[in-house]
Amino acid sequence: MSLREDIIEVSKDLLLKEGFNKISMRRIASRANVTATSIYLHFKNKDDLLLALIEESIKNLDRSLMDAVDVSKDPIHQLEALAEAYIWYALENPQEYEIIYMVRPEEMPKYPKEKFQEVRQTYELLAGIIRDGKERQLFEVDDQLISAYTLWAQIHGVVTVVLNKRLDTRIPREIFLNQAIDHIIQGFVIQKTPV
Amino acid sequence: MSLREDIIEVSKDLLLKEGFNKISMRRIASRANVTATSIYLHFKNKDDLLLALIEESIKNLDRSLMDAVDVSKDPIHQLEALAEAYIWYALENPQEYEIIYMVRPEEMPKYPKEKFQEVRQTYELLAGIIRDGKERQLFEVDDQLISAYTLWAQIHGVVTVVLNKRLDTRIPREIFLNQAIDHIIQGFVIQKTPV
DNA sequence: GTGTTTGCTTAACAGTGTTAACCTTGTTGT
DNA sequence: ACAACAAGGTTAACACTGTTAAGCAAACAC
Repeated sequence: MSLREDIIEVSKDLLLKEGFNKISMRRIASRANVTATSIYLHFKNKDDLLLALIEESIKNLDRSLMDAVDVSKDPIHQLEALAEAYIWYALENPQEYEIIYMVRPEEMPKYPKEKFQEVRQTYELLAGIIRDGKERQLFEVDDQLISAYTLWAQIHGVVTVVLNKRLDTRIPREIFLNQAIDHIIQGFVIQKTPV
Repeated sequence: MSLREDIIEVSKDLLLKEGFNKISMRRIASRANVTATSIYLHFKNKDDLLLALIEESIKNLDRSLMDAVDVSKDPIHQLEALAEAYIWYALENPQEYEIIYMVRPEEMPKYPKEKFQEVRQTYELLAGIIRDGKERQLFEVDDQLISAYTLWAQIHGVVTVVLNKRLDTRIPREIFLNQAIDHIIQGFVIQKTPV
């Protein structure tokens, strides 16, 4: 195994077991049995290393989402399954999820766009489901790509609130999540029977 | 002015003008014409200082929201006004907004609950609007407090995506935000005329 | 006037990301 | 075969970081 892969592996392990603020160049290096400066032979700087970790996390998340979709079902249930899979992944792998959003915005524009190609694939999948639902007159949406981003942003918000422990202690987590998913999907659905 | 207030003022200024990662104890101290250790006479540690900043930001955000609500209007427009005010505040004061969510989750439980009382006030306002809309048969919601949190979480998600520059470059910011607000509120509204 | 508290200081510790300079190896060009 | 070079690592150092311990001077208490 190359040192580069070794470093990534060690970093992931460190992130998982010790948390984000324990990831230092020297700590990573020592676990990989090299010195900190060696990392700079394989990564431009710490952000660059973190971006590699982010890439891995995004890949895993994407895999989870892809697996969750059952194309034989109707778009509404597909959306529900996606939303649940997303939330499930985030809550089961908090560190891996959080690191995706940990890199400060100022650093983001430097991140090469090609790397996001895979992410876009998932968006296209999501946009596809939405377009399908639109054609079947189940969803009322304008632009399906924008809707895909809107949907994801809302789910991300819900996840963040739970992960960051900002939820009111009076509200049980599961009830909140279920109701949130309901609301989010409801925002797209054409209601057939007005109450 | 007391040194404590001075420190907070300097920190806010530093955060605003130089950004989050430039806030160091020594830098703050030097701008307040004291040494770094003096800060520890007024704050337990750096997190404690940041929490004071968060408090201030939350207060400002709350004020903006309170001012945005026109109780004479119907609940739907009140929600729209709130959502717009929230997003507006976040985009106009990115650093002040981001710092609210910057403190790592592990540190959150230590934060005294009384401090969140003011925040809860805003939630109660939001919950009140939702209850009002429910009574007028405009909204279809279960528990209004949960709905309030759901609503806020969704908006927060939308804001985060924009602030963190995670939005697809093909999508114009304003269109995204407007459509997101529409969707979010639509999730609560009972649609009278099925298309 | 001695004792104590208040508000600050200096010095130091242990850690951070990052760079420059160096030292082995193995590979390549002639 | 020998010089030149590149790969992949090292040590030492710089300029920071948050935080603690010890000390010092002025103000106040009795």
